[in-house]
Amino acid sequence: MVEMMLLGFLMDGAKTGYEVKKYMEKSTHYFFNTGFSSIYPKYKKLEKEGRVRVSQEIKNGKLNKVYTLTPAGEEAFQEWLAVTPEIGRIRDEALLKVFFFDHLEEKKRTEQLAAYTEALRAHVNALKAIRERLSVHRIEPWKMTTLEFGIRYYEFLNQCFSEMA
Amino acid sequence: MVEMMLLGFLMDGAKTGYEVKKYMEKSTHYFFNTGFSSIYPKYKKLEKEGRVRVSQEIKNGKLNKVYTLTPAGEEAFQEWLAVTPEIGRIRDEALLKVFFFDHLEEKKRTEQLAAYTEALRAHVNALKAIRERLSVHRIEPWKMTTLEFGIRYYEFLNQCFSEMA
DNA sequence: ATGGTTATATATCGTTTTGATATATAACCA
DNA sequence: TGGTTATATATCAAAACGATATATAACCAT
Repeated sequence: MVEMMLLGFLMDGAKTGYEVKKYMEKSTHYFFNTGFSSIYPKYKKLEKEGRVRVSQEIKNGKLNKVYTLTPAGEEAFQEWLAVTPEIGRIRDEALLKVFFFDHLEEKKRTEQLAAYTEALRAHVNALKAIRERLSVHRIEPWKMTTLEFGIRYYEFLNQCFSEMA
Repeated sequence: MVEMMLLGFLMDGAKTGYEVKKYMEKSTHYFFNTGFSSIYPKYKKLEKEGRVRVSQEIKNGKLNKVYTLTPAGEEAFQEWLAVTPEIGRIRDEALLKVFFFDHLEEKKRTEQLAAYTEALRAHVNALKAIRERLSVHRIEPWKMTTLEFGIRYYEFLNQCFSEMA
């Protein structure tokens, strides 16, 4: 899945691994993220499979590796994109702790829920700040949709965990 | 984190690896799950660390490995449980596809969203059926809370993705 | 101008997690 | 008696993640 994401990031032009990471950091990082330890080996693998072309180019003042999508790569990406996704597992540590809350004394439970919901509130505000910054630039509509979703999502978590207290 | 879950499952009594898996399957599987490939090696590791005691006992008619929580193991679990969790990443493939939806033709987008929300609807119904079954037995309150959360969560997803169409 | 910090860039290592698969016995049913 | 399902343990390879090393360029302050 990380592979498909890495192909997708090349859809609007060739990039260095570092640029991909930077782009990820300010767009998908709150719902999907990957480190350099995946990026470079994955692009190497994708090159071997003919889905990406690597060229040494002078970009940003230095001679760097620039990754370009090949027609085969674009096809693979489009194919993945068109398939209806499976329903994913929630996989949230906070919820796992709630599952075991019968083993935690009430005072600590209340404290933890208070601290957690407060962190969620701050997180929502951070995402809203990003939205304000982006609303100035014209951003691709569906990319904005994921940001809106992120805000609603963490607001939803905040509400649910608040109600548990 | 899987480790702490495996300790937690022993809090209400000793179990075989298989029993832990079965328990997980009908309680946490929709928000947290692990395979045998994690369970057995992890318990082996936890035994080496003195957090779990392994004994060969006749359970369910056969001589099986039964895992028991040691005082050190319970302490480690309690310590983990008391720490306020970090906010987790959403990490949802469906949302990643939405992020790239500008590259997918409208017809396919609409079809995909329809198919996905329909799957979510079915998923919610499955969870509601589990809730009905469980409401007969008296289940620990916080375990029920996670199930209620699951239902609300997938209903929320359904609503969000429906509105995208 | 030289020293320190930040940004750019690539790479590797070890650990964790996941998915698939192999194996064997006991229990149940036809 | 044979076939299927449930119980049970184990291993392997692949995927993903976290931490960390390294080096140059750019920027800023003294």
